[in-house]
Amino acid sequence: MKTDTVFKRAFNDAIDLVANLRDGDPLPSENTLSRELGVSRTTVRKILSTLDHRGIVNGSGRHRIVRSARGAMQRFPEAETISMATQVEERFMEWMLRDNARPGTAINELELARQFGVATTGIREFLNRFQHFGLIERRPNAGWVFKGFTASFALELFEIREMFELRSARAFGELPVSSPLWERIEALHSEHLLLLSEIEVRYHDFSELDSRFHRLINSAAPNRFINDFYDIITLIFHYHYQWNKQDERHRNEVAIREHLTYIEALLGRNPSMIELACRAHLGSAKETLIRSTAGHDPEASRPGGEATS
Amino acid sequence: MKTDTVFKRAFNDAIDLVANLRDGDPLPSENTLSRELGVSRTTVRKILSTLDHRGIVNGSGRHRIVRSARGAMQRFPEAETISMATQVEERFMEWMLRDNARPGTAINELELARQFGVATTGIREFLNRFQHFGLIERRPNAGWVFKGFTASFALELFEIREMFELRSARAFGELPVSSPLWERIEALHSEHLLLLSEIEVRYHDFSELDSRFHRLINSAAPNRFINDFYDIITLIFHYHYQWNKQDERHRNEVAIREHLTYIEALLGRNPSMIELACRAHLGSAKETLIRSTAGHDPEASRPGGEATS
DNA sequence: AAATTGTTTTTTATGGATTAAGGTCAAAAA
DNA sequence: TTTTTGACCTTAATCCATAAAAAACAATTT
Repeated sequence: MKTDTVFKRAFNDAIDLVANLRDGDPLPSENTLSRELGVSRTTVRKILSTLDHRGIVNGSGRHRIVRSARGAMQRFPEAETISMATQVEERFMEWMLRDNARPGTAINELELARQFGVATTGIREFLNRFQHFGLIERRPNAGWVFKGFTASFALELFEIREMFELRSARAFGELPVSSPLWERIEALHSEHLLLLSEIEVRYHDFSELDSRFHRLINSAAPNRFINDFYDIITLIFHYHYQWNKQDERHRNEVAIREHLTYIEALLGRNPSMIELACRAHLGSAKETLIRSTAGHDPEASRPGGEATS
Repeated sequence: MKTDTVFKRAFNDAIDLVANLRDGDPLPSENTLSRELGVSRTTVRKILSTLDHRGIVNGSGRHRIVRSARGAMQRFPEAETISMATQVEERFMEWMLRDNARPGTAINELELARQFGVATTGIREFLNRFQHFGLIERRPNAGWVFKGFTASFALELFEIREMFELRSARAFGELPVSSPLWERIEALHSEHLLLLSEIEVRYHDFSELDSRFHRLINSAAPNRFINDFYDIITLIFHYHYQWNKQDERHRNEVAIREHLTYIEALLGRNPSMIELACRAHLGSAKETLIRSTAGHDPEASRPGGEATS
């Protein structure tokens, strides 16, 4: 059966929305709610009916108002708002990056399904989509193999990333002055400065800023394959840094400074400066990732294979 | 239920194998057959048992021989040897490239499933894998949209292809003389010459040669993401040219000559020659693809948008 | 007329069952 | 001892069913 995570998430959002209304206020129309909550009217109606049952709103049809004696406004637990597909993704990434999944490990659909508490269909669907991230391989009629989150994965990933980013950065530098992207990158520049000034407390926010920055650069000359590739990077970094917190503050501070140099190079429209700043930034991002694969990668842990700093 | 296409294909292969034996000859061992037919021993045993029932082999266990009065040796029809997944792929590509599927068309899992005579699961699985080919887009909870086999698809595809191929070609040119790839490319050179001399009758064989050639180049500096991307190209070209035969002989002849120049540049280890030949070849391949998208792409068919030759 | 709600129809997300194919282990033969 | 076969166990490919969510259509209300 389909899960009702869409409803539950939207219901929680609706609770927040109602919380901002005063007693007796009329509710927005179903269409408006549909738009604001990002779900279909069908789901909105289910939410309204639930709000009614729970004594949060009164009336029906066009005459729905926030009840004066509102009920408890109990939200659904976060866990119930996560779709099966997302859960599978999270659990799989955890298994892969956090547990020490060794290169060559066979991936068993049935076992994962049991372990994750979902049907095999869900696992298959995930694996099929995940296949092109370069970390697993299908053996027809015989399951999947985990290729390993290894140094060579990081190297190959960054080789492509560098090619793509250099190309986009160059294109960015050649944008006409009239392009709206210039404003947007200046705004990002300020955001970087702001974050840097509050780095001690807000260093977690860098990850999201990083993603926005690189996507902005890519948008200078859109290419669906590059965007698609950037999804891989985003996913890997998202999960990877979620579980790899050592030195996070320092790492992010360095990256912010690199971004600033990079942004300034872009604003200066100087091709060779752009290339330099871009390479420098990607180079250190690569270093970080490679270092972190060491724990996973038997090859990389030979003596002398890893720098200490 | 799982289809038995693996068995049927392997059975047909086994028939060919037995056809080469004389009456009374002993059959190879199960393990040998398993290796030669590319299936598990379980499937081999099913084949042997079927051969037995059909009166093609005699005896059991270790004492199986080809029967002197062999039965009819009837093969399974080709169609029954194609797995569901492959069928879905073929039918979908046909729908997309041959029928005039318009950009923006909604893709309906249920309808495709009915149309192709498979369960929706099969469609979903295909769409999930196919997603990263850049031709369809998922709308969560609301199906898929066909983005169109358009000129911009071709342009974006070739932008990446060029980046990747130039990089691999450069790497190829820098390979040490001791590399075994030099022999292989010389062999390919001869194959090209041979095909060119028989072009009138064998021009269909170019497609496969083309794929092998470009994969060889990529293998100079392997990168999983590049290989993965090349799968897209292979698939697109495979199906595209399967249904777009106009001018095929001439097109292929031109491409072979371009390949020859390209190969000679590689053999000459001259970076600028390599780059030149590579660009020239990809440029004309791009032209061909773009021209052929015109029929699909409403944008591209404006007057003046298309050259006549 | 345009927006809103009520009703019905489609379609996707997910679980579950079934059979083909793969894999394992030990007995038998070479 | 290594192959080969026999018997059995697991797993992947595939179909099907059902509830949630979306979409389409009709009936109201402003």
